[in-house]
Order: sequence, then structure tokens, then C-alpha cells
Amino acid sequence: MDPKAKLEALEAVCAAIAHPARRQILLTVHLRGSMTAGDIAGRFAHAWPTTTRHLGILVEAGLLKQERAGRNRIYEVDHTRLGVLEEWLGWFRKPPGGD
Amino acid sequence: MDPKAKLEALEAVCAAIAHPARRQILLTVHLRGSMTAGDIAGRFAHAWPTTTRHLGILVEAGLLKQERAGRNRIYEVDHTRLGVLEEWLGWFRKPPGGD
DNA sequence: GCAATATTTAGCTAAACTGCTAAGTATAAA
DNA sequence: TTTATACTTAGCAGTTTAGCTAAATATTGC
Repeated sequence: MDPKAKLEALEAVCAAIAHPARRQILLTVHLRGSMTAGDIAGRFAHAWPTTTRHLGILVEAGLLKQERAGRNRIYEVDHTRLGVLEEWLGWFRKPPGGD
Repeated sequence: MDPKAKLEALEAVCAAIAHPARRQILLTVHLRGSMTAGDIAGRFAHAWPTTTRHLGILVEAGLLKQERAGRNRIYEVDHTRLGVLEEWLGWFRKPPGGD
């Protein structure tokens, strides 16, 4: 992953997890393995279209994968993008003193 | 740290790092060990008051500590709060299958 | 005390975000 | 081929965010 793409990925991931509902969605989907849009919408306080938009933002950030199954849409966590955030956090484990 | 406080801390941290300028400030201050407000403001494209506000948000989130030194104000990274985010990310390393 | 330096606070505007309801699309069932 | 189900898209209103300039508040040095 080239540096520019990585920076864009980090930007999208950080923006995506900035909203509590999206963090909760992400964690819930992870813990259940996979969920349909309806399952997710049903579990949260927001109206369905609001959840749809949150899902869209998570997909756009690469944190969720989606898949059609008949009239259902199944969502799953894509763990690879979380690595970008892990990596960013890693900088703070290194001691200070660089440029 | 009780769960409610931890959740609030996570919220503040995630909101704080959602902005690219704030991520850059945080990393720059970490790498240099400590910086004055002027040093920080001088290194970034924004007007000084804009940077002051970003600094305020980072301090409020507990990610930066500040200290007066004459008419300068010195900022330093407070690493403990990053642990809250690390911990949240840790949930995704555990295999799915909980409730 | 008076001027200069370092930084913040106040207040404004434009843009982005988030929630909603209503309407649309696609698949399945009858 | 109609009707129901699952979900998305469109569009609007309220709130928050982020940038700016101008003015205020230390603190230091003369």
C-alpha cells in the first residue's frame, strides 16, 4: 500500500470511527461474525435510513464488507483496514527523538 | 477507570483524532518530545487561533498535557489516553462469537 | 509603568454531519 | 402480475465543526 493510499485510508478510518453509533455497529458486527442490514438497523435506536448511511460510511472506509443474499444485504467486518489505525498508533510506542 | 468514564474517554479520543491536523499535531509533538504552542502553530498551515483550538480539543481529550513556562505554553503527549483506543482495537483481535 | 512577545478568546461564516420522513428499487412469495 | 419484504436514495432541518480576523490577556524586558 503506497503512502498516499495509506494516508487516505487512515483518514477514512478515523472519520468513520469518530461516531459512537458506527463504533458500536462495527463491534457488534464483529462479535456476531456477520449481520444483515435489518439485524443491524433493528438493534440500534436510529431510523433505518440513518443506519444505512452509517453502514455506507463504514463500507466506504473499508471497515465493512457487504454482500447481497436475496433481498438481504449481509455485512461483515474487514479487519485489514483496522491495521492502518494500529500502525498509526504504533508510532506512539516508539520513543521520541526522530525529526 | 470505570466503564462510563472509559466510554467517554474513548468518545473524546476518537473525536479528537478524527481531524488530520490534530493527528499530525499529536504525532509531531510526540516525535519532538515537547513543543511550545508557537512551534506547533508555526509548523502548520492554519492560522494560530485555529491551531489553538485544535490544541484545546487534544488537551480536552486527554491526549496532550500543557504547562506554562513564562509566556510560552509547552505541550506534551499524554500516552495513557491512547491506551483507551488500543483497548478498543483489542476487541477486534478477539475471535467473533460473543453475544 | 510601557512596549513587545506569546498565546488565547470572541465572534463570524461556510461547510459538513446527523437525524428524520417520504419515496424509490430490487427480490421473493403468492 | 400483484403484493409484501428488505433495503436504499432523496431531500430537508438542526447542530456541530473548522476556518478566518480582530480583540483581549498574560508575561517579559526596558
